[in-house]
Amino acid sequence: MTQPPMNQNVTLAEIAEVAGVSPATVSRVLNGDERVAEHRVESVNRAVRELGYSPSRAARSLATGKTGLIATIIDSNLEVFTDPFWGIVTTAISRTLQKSNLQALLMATPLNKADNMLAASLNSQQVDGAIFFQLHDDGFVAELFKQGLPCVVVGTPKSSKSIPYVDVDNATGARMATEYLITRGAKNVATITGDLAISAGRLRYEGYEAAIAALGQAVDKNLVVNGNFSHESGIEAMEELLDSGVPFDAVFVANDLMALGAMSVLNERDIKVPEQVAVVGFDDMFAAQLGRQKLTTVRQDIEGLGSAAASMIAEMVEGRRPASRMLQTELIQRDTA
Amino acid sequence: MTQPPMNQNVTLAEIAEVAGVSPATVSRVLNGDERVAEHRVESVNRAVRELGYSPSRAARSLATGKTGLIATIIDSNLEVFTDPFWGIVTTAISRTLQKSNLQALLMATPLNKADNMLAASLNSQQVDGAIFFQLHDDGFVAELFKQGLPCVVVGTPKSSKSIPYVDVDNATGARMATEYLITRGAKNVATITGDLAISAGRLRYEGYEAAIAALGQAVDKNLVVNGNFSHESGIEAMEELLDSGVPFDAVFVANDLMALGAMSVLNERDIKVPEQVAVVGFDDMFAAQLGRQKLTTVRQDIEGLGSAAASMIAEMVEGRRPASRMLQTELIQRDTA
DNA sequence: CTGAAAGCGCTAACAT
DNA sequence: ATGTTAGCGCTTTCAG
Repeated sequence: MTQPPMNQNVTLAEIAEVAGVSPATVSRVLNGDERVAEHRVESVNRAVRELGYSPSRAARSLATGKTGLIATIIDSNLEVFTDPFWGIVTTAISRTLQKSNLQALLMATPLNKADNMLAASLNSQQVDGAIFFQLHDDGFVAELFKQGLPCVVVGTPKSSKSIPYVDVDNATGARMATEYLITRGAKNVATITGDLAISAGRLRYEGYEAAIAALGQAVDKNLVVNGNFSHESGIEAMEELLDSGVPFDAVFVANDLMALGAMSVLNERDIKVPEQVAVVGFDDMFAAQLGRQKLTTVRQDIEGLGSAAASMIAEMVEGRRPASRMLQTELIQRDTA
Repeated sequence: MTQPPMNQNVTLAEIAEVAGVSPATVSRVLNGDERVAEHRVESVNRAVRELGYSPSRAARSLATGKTGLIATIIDSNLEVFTDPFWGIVTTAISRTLQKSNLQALLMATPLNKADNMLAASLNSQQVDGAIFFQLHDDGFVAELFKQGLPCVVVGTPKSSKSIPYVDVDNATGARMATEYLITRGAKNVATITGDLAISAGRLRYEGYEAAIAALGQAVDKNLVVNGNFSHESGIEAMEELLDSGVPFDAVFVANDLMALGAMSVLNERDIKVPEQVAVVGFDDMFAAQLGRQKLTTVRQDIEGLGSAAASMIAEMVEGRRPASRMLQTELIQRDTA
């Protein structure tokens, strides 16, 4: 069971010599060219194995013009860091990319249109494509995309929807959650929204709205209070809701973090969950499962987000133009509704 | 404020022509060679700007033998995914690497010695160095390191301490936590350990032990119960501790996840925290700040872990051999102790 | 089906 | 201080 030598400096030419064929033939075998005589294929493969050869990425890139590298860009202004989201997505990207013989190049950098450093790195000499995380401003991406660089954005782009993107279906998830609350018997479903300036926030609110509309009702504005996705804002929103005196027996909260905050005030005021107020969150973040009462919530397929982005970019590298994708969400029933 | 054209195909040769100098001179200017006449430096720079030139990584690699790429390898068997840890570290790595003109190549893959795929990618043709996350088995890394590949491990390696590594100072952190509990007045400090087969688990226990020893006492084995870092095991351990009947007025728990579990049983049994039992955790994970009672805990500098790893590998790429580093921890006083 | 030869864009001696 | 000249290791016409 000895490892192959993994020699640092075996070249294709040496393989050719050992196998008794020309470099061109070795190259053909390596790239799976069909029309090479069986016995030569074998002797080349044997030489490759014995010498522990692995092709030089640089030389190949120089010859083909392809790098095999996909930039995975995270705008480091984002506060994703408190969330395992980013780790899961990038890991999934890396794993999926491997299937297409591509590798993920990680770039954490503040992203703005004027950033020439990044623009230079993204020059097609350097990478075959780029995956962006949901951005404040997608003008920069739009520009690169227009210049012909394969791009995919994870999340829903603000403006330029022409760039292929993947996102979870926020609207449908929110609607399902709200409808679940209703079928469970809730008469007055309140909602704590996220930041409505962010697409996830807006779409989740729209889903709530759609569920109410399906009942033939209009949304009672007293039942909706705005948060900003932070734990703190969940606390404040619930206090506001409670203090306003509007009766409600359920609440759809736009993310788990706020839901957890809301729950803590419900607990403090001795309001029974879910008996008096049922609550469902969104995200299925890890902490949702931690408390004494586990949160009922809408799970998003975070890993799916990464692998979708990766396979889309792989398609683009091959010249195809994949459609944007929406990933389904799933309602996870636990203790709070 | 127009952007430079960012032409995909400007070559060094074209720059040379436009600037009226030889390719070698352009190369010198690009690489900051001192002995080039001032006016030529200027004209080269102007041409670079005007044509929107950026050098081809592939060609440069081929010529120099350096790739400018650092593999960042995560053993995907790890369950880091529930934790923002990984995202923070990799982000920090990427950012720090940039300062040395290196880039992070992300590789999420099950890691085992027999994995030739990975070995091939890690061949020095492909990357200039590699950063590994705490591993189950570091034999594989040891092998690569011996073959001359610059390697750094994040975490404390099991066996081969000769490989440079960065870790938080688990022992000192645990000791500080325990001593804090003691100075706060605790007479009987219990501990819930992590998985002792993992260095973090072992070292945190040793820190606890050291604090007790400093008191001139021996550890009372009835006060130590083993967990495995999971939330569930924290619950079980606390139940075991309580049911055993040993008196204790404080507990140092080896990570926040278990601490949260332990707290939930304390709450259930109406034991007042911190009055009857004070608790301190370790990690300062996000959820530590969420509950009704925020957890007192030992914070580790996760970002520091990443940037240390990155700067160490950068040093190694330049031929130096940096010493392993231990990062200090910080006690965060909150509600539970 | 296979080989020879010409680059891909850059750097690094070696001259000058 | 600057230009000339070979390559780096691979792919890819083009012949045969």
